[in-house]
Amino acid sequence: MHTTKLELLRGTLDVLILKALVWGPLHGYAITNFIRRQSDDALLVEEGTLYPALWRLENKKLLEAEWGLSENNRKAKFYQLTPEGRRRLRHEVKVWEAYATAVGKVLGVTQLPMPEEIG
Amino acid sequence: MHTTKLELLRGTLDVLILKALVWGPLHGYAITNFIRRQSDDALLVEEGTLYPALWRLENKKLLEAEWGLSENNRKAKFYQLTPEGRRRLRHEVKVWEAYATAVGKVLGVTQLPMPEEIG
DNA sequence: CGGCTCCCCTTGGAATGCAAGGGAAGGCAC
DNA sequence: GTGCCTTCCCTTGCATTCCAAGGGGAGCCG
Repeated sequence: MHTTKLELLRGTLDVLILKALVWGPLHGYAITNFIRRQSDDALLVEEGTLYPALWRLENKKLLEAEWGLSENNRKAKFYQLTPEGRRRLRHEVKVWEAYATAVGKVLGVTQLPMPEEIG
Repeated sequence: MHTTKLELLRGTLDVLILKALVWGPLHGYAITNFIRRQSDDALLVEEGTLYPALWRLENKKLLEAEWGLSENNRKAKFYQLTPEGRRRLRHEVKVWEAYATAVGKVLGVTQLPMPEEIG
């Protein structure tokens, strides 16, 4: 099953970014890679989309950023969740599930939560 | 399980409208009701959202409209799928499934297609 | 008649994704 | 060194599309 690239639906990027950071701080480039790999190359976050979104999330106090050095010895800005960001992530995941369920009902598709989530 | 109203994610309305018309022509008001009922009140399409969307879809030749009389004896504009609209519906349903799957992979949620779709 | 429901529409503003640009700096091949 | 690829950050302008908030007409019922 190979993957055509999909346009992002407006309103879903934030939760993807927040999720990318649930395991620890990442820099922007790594966030993109996380989302791409985790979705089996279906979702590609453009840089012109990512950085404004990161700024928005930082501005809303859902993320905090600090400069550091990447694994490749480059200057990079590392983002991490604030406690508020972590709460928001949990909330937004539920909203996504509800939305996907609702659309699924209309379209005739169902989705089930995973048996158990780690972490 | 009670239902909070959800904001529409931009980009998902068209497929919902197309799906509403798969069984036959409906007027705008009935399309809203279909989506609301079918989603168990989770999705409410505002009129200021619906009518421009209908116009867009008609303009793209995915829908055709004609005036008639509603079941309540009111003047109403009935929309129906064109053959192209029907093709597009099938395509957009697949895109939605792919998108929901991809987001699900990132967020840690899976969704399964229904055992068999009627029609 | 008054009020409710049904049914259509428009305008303005807000949000957010994409395309297309620019730039700096590390590492490697030559 | 030079050149090139990759990694990493950012901005601007545009297009799309949703919502809020309005307006209006017409059938039906008390």
